[in-house]
Order: sequence, then structure tokens, then C-alpha cells
Amino acid sequence: MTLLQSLSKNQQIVLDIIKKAKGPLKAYSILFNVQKKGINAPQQIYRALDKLIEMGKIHKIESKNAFVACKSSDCEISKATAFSICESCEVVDEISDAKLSKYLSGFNRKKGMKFKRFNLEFFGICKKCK
Amino acid sequence: MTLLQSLSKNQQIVLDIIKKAKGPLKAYSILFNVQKKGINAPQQIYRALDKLIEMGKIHKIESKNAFVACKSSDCEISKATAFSICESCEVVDEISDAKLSKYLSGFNRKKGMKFKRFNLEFFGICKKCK
DNA sequence: CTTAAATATGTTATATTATAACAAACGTTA
DNA sequence: TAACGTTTGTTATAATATAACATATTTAAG
Repeated sequence: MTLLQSLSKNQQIVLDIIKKAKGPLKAYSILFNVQKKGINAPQQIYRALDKLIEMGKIHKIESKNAFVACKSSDCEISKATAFSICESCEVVDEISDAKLSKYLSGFNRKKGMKFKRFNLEFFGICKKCK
Repeated sequence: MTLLQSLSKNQQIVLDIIKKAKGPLKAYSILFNVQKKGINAPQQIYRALDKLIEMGKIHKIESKNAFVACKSSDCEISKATAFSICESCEVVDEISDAKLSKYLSGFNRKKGMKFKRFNLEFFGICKKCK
């Protein structure tokens, strides 16, 4: 019984914009894009972003302070994220690799803690930019 | 012939503070700590931080916008970084694991790009906080 | 139904993080 | 010592993010 969590108005607006985008979007760039829709304040964007992240609909690219839609046809909650980032054209791709994910999910420091979540960012130059 | 790059005055001041710290430091917290030493402006901190990162003396924890000293007795240039981050006490540990590093350095997307660098952040609750 | 609780919204203000731009000093090294 | 690159100092401002509070809407329980 997959009670597919419905989105609020602002959450839907923000998600739509992020989905349509070709690359990662910054919060204020989202804001400028939705002012015609009656959203005027950063708070409104950040609140929607927070919820969308919680729901696993989007991810934050930490090294860029930008947001992308989740590619994995709606992962539940993002415990294991990996991205490839082109340092030239700034294109970001979500990496879905079962082996990688399993390897990292199973990785635990000897004396240390058990991990709940990880985020991995790869950097390089993509094929197009070479 | 290891020409061990010498640090400038500000670079040395900033590095010393980061090394003494128990956890990751934020740029403005560094700034407040060095105002007695005649450093007054964010620019001066950020410039030192940038150079120290280039040299591999420190790393930026992207998810926290904070900086830690490199633990690996001065890694050359940080092409492969991994950290464990406690979500409770916020302690950050650099992970030096040859296998992990090798695994990830060898990871290349099939059709995609060859990676030059990666950064991995694990999150959980550390032993002390459990 | 209808009241209470939780969630979402709108809004103003402000905090935090980071860079731009320019002038002066310092340090190589040729 | 002149020319170049690097570092410094400084003022200003850009970019990213949260606090706090009032109101509205949705959900769930009695």
C-alpha cells in the first residue's frame, strides 16, 4: 500500500522546475524562475527544497550548493548518493551502480561508527568537453 | 628533493588554528580567532584557505562548509578524500583506507568520464554519542 | 461535524558564507 | 635593480541560508 506522498503546491512548483532543468539549479535561480507564480521569498524555496530532499525527490550537490532531481525513478530516502560532476560544463549525473552502492553501504570503519548515509562526488571532464 | 613549500604568514596562522582545533572550523570562526593577530577581513581567511586546500594541507567538508587539517601526514594534493561525520557531535574523521581509495579511484562510469578526483562523506552516529 | 494538531504558506528581517576589485608591500630571480 | 609573481590589506557587495511570527490549510480524532 504505497501511500504516495502528495506534494504541496510550492513543493510541486519547485520540483517541476528542477526536473525540467538540464543541470543542477541553485536556490535563488529557482526563486527567480517562480516569481511569476507568486513565490517571492527564499524561505519558500528552501522549505520546499528541504521537504523534497527528505522525500528523496531531489538531491543537493554539496560541492555546488545546487539541486538536482532524483534520477532513480524516485528513490525512497536518499541514504546512498553518488554523482559525477564535469568541472568544465558543470553537468551533473547521478550514478546508480548497485555494486558501488553495496560496497560503500557495507563499508564501516573498524573501531568507528556504523554509517547511515553517504554522499559521493566524482569530478572530472566529461566526454563532450574533452 | 622534496622542496617543501613554505607557507606565507597568513597561511601559517590559519593552518595552525585549524590544526589545533578538535573539529572542523568555519571560515568566520577562524576569522574571529585571528583578529588579535591583525587579520581583519574574510578575504584574508578565504585566500589562505584556498591555498592550503591547493597544497593539500587542509580539506573542506562540503556538507558543513568547514575545514579540517589533512591527517594523512601531508597528502600531496587531495584527489581522493573520504570522511566520517557524526551527526550528533559533529566530529569529523578523515578516512585513510587504501582499499577504499583504490576502489574509488578505479571507478569509472562505462560511457562516461574518467574521474580526476572524488570526495566521499559518510554520516552516522559515532561510538561516543551512541 | 468540529475541534485540535500538524503541516504549509506568506512575509520581513537578518545571519552566514563567499567573492570582486583595487592598491600597496613583499620576494624572488634575472 | 628592475620586472614579475605572490601575498597582503581593505572596502564593498554578492550569494547562500535561516529566524521568527502571523495566518491559512490539511489531516486525523473525538
